[in-house]
Amino acid sequence: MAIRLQDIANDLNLSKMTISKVLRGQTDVSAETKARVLKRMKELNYRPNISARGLRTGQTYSVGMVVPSLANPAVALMVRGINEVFRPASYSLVLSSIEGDDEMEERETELHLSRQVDALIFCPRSDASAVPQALTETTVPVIYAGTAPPRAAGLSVGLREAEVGKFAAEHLLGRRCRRIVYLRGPRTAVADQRFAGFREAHRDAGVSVRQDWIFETHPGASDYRSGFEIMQRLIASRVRPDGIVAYTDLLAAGARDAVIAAAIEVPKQLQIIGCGNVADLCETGISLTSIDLAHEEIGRRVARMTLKRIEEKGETAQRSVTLSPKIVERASTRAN
Amino acid sequence: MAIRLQDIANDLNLSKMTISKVLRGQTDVSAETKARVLKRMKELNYRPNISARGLRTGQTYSVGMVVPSLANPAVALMVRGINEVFRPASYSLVLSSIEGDDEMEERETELHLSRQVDALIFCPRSDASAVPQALTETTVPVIYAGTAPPRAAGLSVGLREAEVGKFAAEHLLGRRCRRIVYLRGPRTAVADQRFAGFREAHRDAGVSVRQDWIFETHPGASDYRSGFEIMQRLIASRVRPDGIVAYTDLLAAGARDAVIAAAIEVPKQLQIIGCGNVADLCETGISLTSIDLAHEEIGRRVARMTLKRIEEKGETAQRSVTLSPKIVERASTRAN
DNA sequence: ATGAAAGCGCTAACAC
DNA sequence: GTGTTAGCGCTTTCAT
Repeated sequence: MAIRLQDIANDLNLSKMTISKVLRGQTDVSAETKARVLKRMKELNYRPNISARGLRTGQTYSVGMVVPSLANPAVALMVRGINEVFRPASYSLVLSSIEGDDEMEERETELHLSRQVDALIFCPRSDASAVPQALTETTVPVIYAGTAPPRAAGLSVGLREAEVGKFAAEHLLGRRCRRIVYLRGPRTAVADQRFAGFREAHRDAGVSVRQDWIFETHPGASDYRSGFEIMQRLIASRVRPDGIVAYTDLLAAGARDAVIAAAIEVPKQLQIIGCGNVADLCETGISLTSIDLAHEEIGRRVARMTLKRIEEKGETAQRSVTLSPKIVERASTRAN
Repeated sequence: MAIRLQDIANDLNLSKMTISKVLRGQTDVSAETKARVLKRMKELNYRPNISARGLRTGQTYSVGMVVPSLANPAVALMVRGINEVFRPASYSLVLSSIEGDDEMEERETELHLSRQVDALIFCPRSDASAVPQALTETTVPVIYAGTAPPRAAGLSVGLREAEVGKFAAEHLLGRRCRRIVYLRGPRTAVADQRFAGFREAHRDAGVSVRQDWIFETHPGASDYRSGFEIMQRLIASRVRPDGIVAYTDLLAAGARDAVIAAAIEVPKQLQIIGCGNVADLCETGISLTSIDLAHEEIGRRVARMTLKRIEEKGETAQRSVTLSPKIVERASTRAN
């Protein structure tokens, strides 16, 4: 078995209490003793048993996180932001990826609670309608990341989704676009909010939105192909938009390639703005202006909120937060 | 605080031993008692404390994993494969993402050991030269995933890297390419092995490799731009290759776009094969034939190996495994 | 079929 | 500055 406090105590003819104190950096130990203990710990390659400590103190210094899919770059960024804050605080993140399996959401949540996590970060799918029941019954702090839960029961850090559509439209309207196609993505709450922002920007600018230039995409289907085909059809029917706002970068890329294939110049005759700011994708071809969804910053905020929440224990004075998206300009829209 | 075994025992006027037996599915409990206990557990929303159990049994049913970066789609796939196997076995994966910080490798590894993981899965960076010291000193089983460690000290599941270059070259050579450009990527051990496979295929086919058609890429630089610029320069100098093998899909995409911009037809006049099989990317434009690096399968194998290794405890009869990559045909190479 | 006692490795609260 | 005692929630072992 592994080395224990007791082993070191025996070696040094001390009580394990003294060793424990050194381990935790208490000050009421003589410098000399401390040095001896530290030295022996190194030699023996001692590693404290966190389960045992957790059992005793009621804290595990681990936080659970449930995400829809690790393959999602947005999630990867959020996780990076969280770790950035947790690491210096010596907290670890225990990740569960749901991979689209609804039922697993419930199971994994319970598993985390069994593991005595100090808090739980929950990242709802964008089409989620309910949260696992276990979340509503636990006394462990729960923080929602990305999207606020339908029934905003707890703390959350989210994005001002409406601004995504708004900023995108404003960007194009400010660059003289007047005939903007909107590839609005799926029928989800998030997409609806972004669309509302898109309309708002038009209203503010006194430009009307054409209902027949709003295109939904279908789950399952490839976004690139969808974007390509929608624009191909549109151009074939002699319609000449001067701007495209897309729900994803992949949609934007597909749309861009169809537009270019029709010998329409980007950004001169038509400007395009995507969403998500996926680096690899945005930098292909005529690089895509896109909207950064602030995932990493959301992660950092979530982490800070989580740590505070753990410290407080009881009621919290904290409030949910929403962040603004940011436009990242590239070649598919004009300099100004 | 949370509900404990003792609380249920008190409620039901039983000893906590009986409750524990029910919890673990022991058979020496009367059906009636069992039903009562189960019912009460549900009502109270009881969740066993895994730390306490782990302390007693020495098993935590959690496995640590250290990866270079979660943003890497290859890693995400491996994790998915691992979870697929772990889930039904009730094991959880505790992930640490290093994000390029060398020193963190050591710290996170130690942290995992402190957490009493039952095993540790280590996924070395492709340019790694050494593994954390903690790994060499521990008695916890360590399994390497993706690339075998430089000093193959333990069990690993890897890819036959040479076959990546070999299959790619064979694919093009079998489709009548005779003048193949190789975008070989960085100067790493993995890239070297793939290149060796590329040469081997040429040797077998009796076709010579042109030294001045081998291009390195530089870390930091965008692969898309690199691929684009290399091919642009090559074509400008009147060179006319009939095939391209690229170290990444992004390189392949850049090369493809440069080739097309020069009015060379893909795949008619020039065929391209990428590597990584990143779905989003391969399906843009003239879709890219690519090499699937079997990450998900590697994950599954790693997971099975890990579980077996945990079971055995002592010496193992298991051996390291390498898997073959697989070509995924798309539009950038000819049907045959 | 049920239960009592002991202890996993650690730390809080106290002596000394 | 150092040590003693007790106990976190669970399971192992052995009685009953």
